[in-house]
Amino acid sequence: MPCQKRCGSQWWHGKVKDCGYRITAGREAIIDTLAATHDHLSAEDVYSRIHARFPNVGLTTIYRTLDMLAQAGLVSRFDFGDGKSRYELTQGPKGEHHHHHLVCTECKRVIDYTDFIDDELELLRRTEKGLSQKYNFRIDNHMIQFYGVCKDCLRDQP
Amino acid sequence: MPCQKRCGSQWWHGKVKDCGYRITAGREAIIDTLAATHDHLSAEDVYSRIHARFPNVGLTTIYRTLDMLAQAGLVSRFDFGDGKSRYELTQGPKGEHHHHHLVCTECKRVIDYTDFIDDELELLRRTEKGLSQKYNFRIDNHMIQFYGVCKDCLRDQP
DNA sequence: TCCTTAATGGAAACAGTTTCCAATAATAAC
DNA sequence: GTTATTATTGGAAACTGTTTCCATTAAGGA
Ligand SMILES: [Mn+2]
Ligand SMILES: [Mn+2]
Ligand SMILES: [Zn+2]
Ligand SMILES: [Zn+2]
Repeated sequence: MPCQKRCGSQWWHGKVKDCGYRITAGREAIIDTLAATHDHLSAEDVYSRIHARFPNVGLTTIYRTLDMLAQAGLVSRFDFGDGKSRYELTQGPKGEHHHHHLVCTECKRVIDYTDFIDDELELLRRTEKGLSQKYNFRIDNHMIQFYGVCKDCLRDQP
Repeated sequence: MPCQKRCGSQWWHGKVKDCGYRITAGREAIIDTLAATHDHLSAEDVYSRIHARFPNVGLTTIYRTLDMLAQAGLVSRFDFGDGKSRYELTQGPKGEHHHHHLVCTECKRVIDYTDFIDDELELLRRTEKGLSQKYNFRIDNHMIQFYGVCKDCLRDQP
């Protein structure tokens, strides 16, 4: 399918082109889908949300593209313990705030939180500096997740 | 196989029994294997390390047991991005220190670190308290990982 | 020792992801 | 605009880590 409709979401074109990648209708659709939600979508999730409007974007392309976007840093990949990779935009079109996750080990629900994020980031910065010096390790990224039982699951089981 | 040889590692028997589980030769072998290393073993890794001495412990049992031990909190499961779950003892026989991880996204090597761990744990405690109150979420556990490029991979590629 | 029932191994099924390749479309060169 | 180059593509099939199934075995309490 020719790339006719560029739904106006061009904020990410630069980054993708800089990495030597081309702009295609499929990539457009995938990024739009991720930008339209705060959910943590699996590849299948993305596929089914796109498929109605773009029946000719295959699941393989979704996997390839998510991989490539993660490589480029535009998308973050997570494992919340339900057997599939889950993805979200690293940074939305409006530069939303970086956040961490609260994962319910019962129902697998995930809560984004930004509370205490300033303290956390401040500590992380210090830690990163120390670690990268001590281990000669270039740190690009970090992940913090808390695991436990969510409000609803707590109620359901004493 | 009858459970004849209890290589002296009984420190974990209590916890397993308390959860209503039985002590078996397979479980013995699996915990011994995890206790004998600081590596982050996959199920296959455990299997191949055990198989020479216990040819009659099947891979299925390894999966089941690791799962059960993770449930019981004796073992921690990690995803370092190489497509398989990796396991380590949450706490060794001598009560070793809790630690976090530095993951190389190039070669997938993992470094355990305990530097700054006190500051980290102190912040985590505060954060956990705040989060559990705000979201009515019982927090059991946390995970911190830093991602980047290790010393060796940095040298290999400008 | 016997009995109940959890635990087991191996084969087969499963599910998420990757590979393969011929066809197509995005960009660069003109 | 046209053409040439080369990345990207969809779909089928392969792959791989993990789970399920079920008949057999053995742990632990009586
Ligand atoms: Mn999130
Ligand atoms: Mn470790
Ligand atoms: Zn829950
Ligand atoms: Zn490395």
